[in-house]
Amino acid sequence: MITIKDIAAEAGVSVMTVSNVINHNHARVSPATEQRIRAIMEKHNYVPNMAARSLISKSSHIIAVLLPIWHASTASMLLDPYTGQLVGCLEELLREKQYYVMICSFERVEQVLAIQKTWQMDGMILVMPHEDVLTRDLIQKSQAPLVVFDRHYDDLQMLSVCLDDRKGEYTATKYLLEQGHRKIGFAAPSIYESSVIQDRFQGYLDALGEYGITARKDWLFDNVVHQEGGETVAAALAEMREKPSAIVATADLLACGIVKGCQERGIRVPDQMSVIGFDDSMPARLITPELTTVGQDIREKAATGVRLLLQSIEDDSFRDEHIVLDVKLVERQSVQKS
Amino acid sequence: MITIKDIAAEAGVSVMTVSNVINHNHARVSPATEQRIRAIMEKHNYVPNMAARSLISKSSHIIAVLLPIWHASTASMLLDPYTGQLVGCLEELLREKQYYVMICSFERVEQVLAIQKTWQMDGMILVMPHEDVLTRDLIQKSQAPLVVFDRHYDDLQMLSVCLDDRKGEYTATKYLLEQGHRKIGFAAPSIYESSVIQDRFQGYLDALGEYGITARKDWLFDNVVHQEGGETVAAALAEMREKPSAIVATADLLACGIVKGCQERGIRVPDQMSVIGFDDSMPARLITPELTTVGQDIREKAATGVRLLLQSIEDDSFRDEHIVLDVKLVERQSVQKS
DNA sequence: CTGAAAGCGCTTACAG
DNA sequence: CTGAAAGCGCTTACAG
Repeated sequence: MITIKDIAAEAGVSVMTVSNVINHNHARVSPATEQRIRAIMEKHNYVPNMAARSLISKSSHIIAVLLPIWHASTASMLLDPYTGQLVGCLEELLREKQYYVMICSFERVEQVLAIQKTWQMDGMILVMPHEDVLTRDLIQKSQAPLVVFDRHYDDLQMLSVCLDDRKGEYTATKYLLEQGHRKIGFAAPSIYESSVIQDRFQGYLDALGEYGITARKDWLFDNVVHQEGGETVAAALAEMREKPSAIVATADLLACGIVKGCQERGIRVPDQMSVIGFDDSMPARLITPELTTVGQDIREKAATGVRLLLQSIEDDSFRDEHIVLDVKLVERQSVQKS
Repeated sequence: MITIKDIAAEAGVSVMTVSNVINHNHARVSPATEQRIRAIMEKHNYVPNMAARSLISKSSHIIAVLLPIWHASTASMLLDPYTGQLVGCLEELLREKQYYVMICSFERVEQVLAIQKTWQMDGMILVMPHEDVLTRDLIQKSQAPLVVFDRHYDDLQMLSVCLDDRKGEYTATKYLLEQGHRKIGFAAPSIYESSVIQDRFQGYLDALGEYGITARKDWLFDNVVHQEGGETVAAALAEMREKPSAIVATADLLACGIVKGCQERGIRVPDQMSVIGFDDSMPARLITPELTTVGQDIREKAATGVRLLLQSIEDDSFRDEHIVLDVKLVERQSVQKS
């Protein structure tokens, strides 16, 4: 392997001068020598050894994208189209800024701390955070700048990028109300454990409240995830004597499961059952009828997260910022006037 | 930061002894001292500095997952559910083996060579390879073990994990023939550029040949990708005076686009048009009717790739192996007896 | 079983 | 504008 020493020898300068060229210390080397050295580096396809650089600088230019492992073995990316897209955007944006991205699935906080330390990572990004205790613990113990997506704790100093979940679900529910629906159910994974879901639930209640409607317990579907969860909801709906005319679901895949499950049981969507999703991810456009859903701009979300992270890496005092991104209703065909 | 030196000092041994504990050189250190040193390391949450280690060992334990950037700016992961799932599995399997995974989207071969060298990566995995010239170039120039998914060149020494594409599409087409279909079309992105697609096309022709049928040019849909491509196909079908009764599509998303496009134009699936996909990815189960498709086992595929890569890292002479994984038809509801 | 020393490829003060 | 030297945290022969 060719080193800075070889380049220096060939150029007839000291290694320090080569180092200054690599690090763009233009003030410390004459344009002529810089030219000469660059030419030699290109000729040999020289690239600096990152291990050596980070050993000294105590910074590796590596950013970790942290993926919590939910329950069983499957990495979260497997299940959620949203995650894949977000991670893809993050990688693109970070690479542009000369950072390297490692993806790290993990189960325990200690694993994250160890990996951050062992690589002297410059920063970390937590995607799809789960379980409160674990996430709070990670935020408090992290030794490097950390950006958290889709979760915020007011009592903690942290960097977060969230959606206006309450407004989003308020808008969705209000839209149903405006279409004449009065019997509106709600489907979500763990209503009472995740703050994101709680916010969305609150938005749902807000809208109902405006119309003087109280949520009905038997139209609240808790602990339902993914397409299978949606099909469970549909099965339950099919059994009900008095059904809601519409369901607000907190994720597209969940909503799609409800749509499919209803169709299989002879409940027509949207004629007999309207459904609204959340995210505007690929499944929303795949299903028939196409899903009316609350849309988020994933690219903007990724860019915001990267901006916070880089600013925090540059400025030690920048450790507390909470960005809330707007969402907007995407009208398609899964809602009917009632 | 706490170093090997601090641990050695506290344990009253040399740094070398600590190093031997870290590297599990049990022969070189007495059980008693090992115990004592481990306890001290745990007390301080000591983790070795990977930069220092890889500087000496010339190996970082980093594996690159290479994602070619297709055409425009969007990372491929964004578009394809298959990619996200494969990458998720790879990360899981590699982490179990104590490797770190960096994801690297790239446009030019030089970028890959530079990043491999700069990090002294132990190996690389190429997912979703595109354009022949670029992929061949990368295979020939790579300085580290490289596993390629879904592409093989007989004249090159390379490690690859592919599917039995020809048999897969043969099986799909034969299934249609057995259901009584005789007018069978074929839809794919670039039939004549990708070897994978060529193999699938050949399998399609094989099955037709068995029944003495010649493929009809106007039922071959080339250059169609993703859901939009499928909708284009459906639009073309709607215009045809003599339509095929079934379409073999080389990807689920493409097949789903055809199904949706047909439905929107009043062509009923499967009554009037049968459709078969490829991959058995999430979209296959999302659409109504659920897609009959050629299924692959992504987890097995990932595990095979990881096995080849690790073996190649261990053994310098292991640089040429071509694994072909079996595929099987997954019967659902998008095909009708004709 | 344990240690002292050299060195991996680079950067950082410190001099000139 | 340029250089000689020390050192980042670790491992690897080489001795004992």
